[in-house]
Amino acid sequence: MSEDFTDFFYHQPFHDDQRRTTATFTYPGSHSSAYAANDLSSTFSADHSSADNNNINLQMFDPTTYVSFAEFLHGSNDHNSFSDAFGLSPSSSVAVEEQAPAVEAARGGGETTPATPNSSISSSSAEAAAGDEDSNKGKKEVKETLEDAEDDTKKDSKAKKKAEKKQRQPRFAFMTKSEVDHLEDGYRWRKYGQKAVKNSPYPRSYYRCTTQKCPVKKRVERSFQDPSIVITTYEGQHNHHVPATLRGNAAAAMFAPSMLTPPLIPPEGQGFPQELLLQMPHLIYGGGGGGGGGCVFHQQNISAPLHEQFHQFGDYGLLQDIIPDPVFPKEEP
DNA sequence: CGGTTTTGACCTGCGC
DNA sequence: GCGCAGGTCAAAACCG
Repeated sequence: MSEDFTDFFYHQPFHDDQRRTTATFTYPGSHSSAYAANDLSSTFSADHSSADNNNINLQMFDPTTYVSFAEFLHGSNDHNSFSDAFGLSPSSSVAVEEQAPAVEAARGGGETTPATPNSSISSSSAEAAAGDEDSNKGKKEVKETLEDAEDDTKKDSKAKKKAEKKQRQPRFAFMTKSEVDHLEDGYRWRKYGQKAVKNSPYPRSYYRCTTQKCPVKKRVERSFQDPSIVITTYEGQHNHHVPATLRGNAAAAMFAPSMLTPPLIPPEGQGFPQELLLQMPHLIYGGGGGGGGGCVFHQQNISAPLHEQFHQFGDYGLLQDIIPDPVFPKEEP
C-alpha cells in the first residue's frame, strides 16, 4: 500500500518557488517517511530526500497559510511563530498540554519552541478566527449591501470584503484510509455544501462546526487516485471544548486552540505526536492542503509494524476501544 | 419539531 | 470580458 502512495506522490513535481521550511520529528523506531504536499485538494508533490526510517520530515509551504504539524501543536517554529503567521497576538499561540514531541528545525538548526502548559483560551485567537467567519459572511453582507445601500457604499463594502478575504485561516489536512467519508473527530459538524471536484469522480463535502460562533470548517473528499483514501482538510481553530459526549477527544483536541482536553493515553517518551497515532492509527499521512501548499505525513506499513509502534506508546487494547472498525477490528471472543 | 442533509443557484477569484 | 472551478447560501427534504 505504501508504495502506491509513493508512486502517487511522485506524479507531481516539487515546486521550489514556494516558501517552505522544514522540521523533523524524531520518531524512534518508526517506519515512516514524509512527503510534502502542494495542494491536497488537487495535486501533490513529494520530497523524500531527507526522510529516513527514524525521522518524519515535514515540509511546510507558505507559512502564512499553512502550518506544519509542529507549528499547529506548539504555535511556533524557528522562522514563523504561529502568532506571526496568522496575525495573532503572542498570547494567542497554540499550546499543547503535556505533549512535547522532539522537534528540531532541519533548516538552520533552530529549535521549535517547546510546548507550554498554557491551556487558556485566547480571545485574540477567537477574534482571528472570527475574521474568517466575517469573510464567509461576506457574501451575505454583500447581498444585503446591494439591496440597501448606494453604489459608492457598495464599492467600499466590496473593497473591505475583498481585503478581509485575503486572510486565511490555518489549515491542516491529512489523509486517511477509510471506507467512511466523514470521520469522527470528536466535534459535531454540519454539512453545508457539496461540490463536484474537477478530474475526480468523487465530490467534495463542506462541513462547519455546529458549535455557535466556532469558525472551523473542514472539507472532506476522496482521492481520485486511491478511492480508499479520504482527504480531510481542517480550516481554522475551534474556540470551544470538544463535546464531552463524543469520543476521540484527543485527536480532535489537536485541532483545538485551547488544547484543553488531556490526552487519553499518557505520554511515553518522545516522538511523533502520540494523540494522532493513538487516535488515528488509520491515518496514513497528514499535512496542510488547499490553495497554497502544506505538509504531509506518510505512515507506511500500517499493519503490523504500526501496531508495534502503538505498543511502544500505549495500550493497544485501548486503541481497539477508541478506534473504529475496520482499522482495528475488535476480536470477538 | 428541531437539527441535519441535499442540491441548485449564486458569488468570487483566477487564468486566458 | 468571459469562462471555469471552488466555495457558500438557503430552501426544501429528510430524519430521529
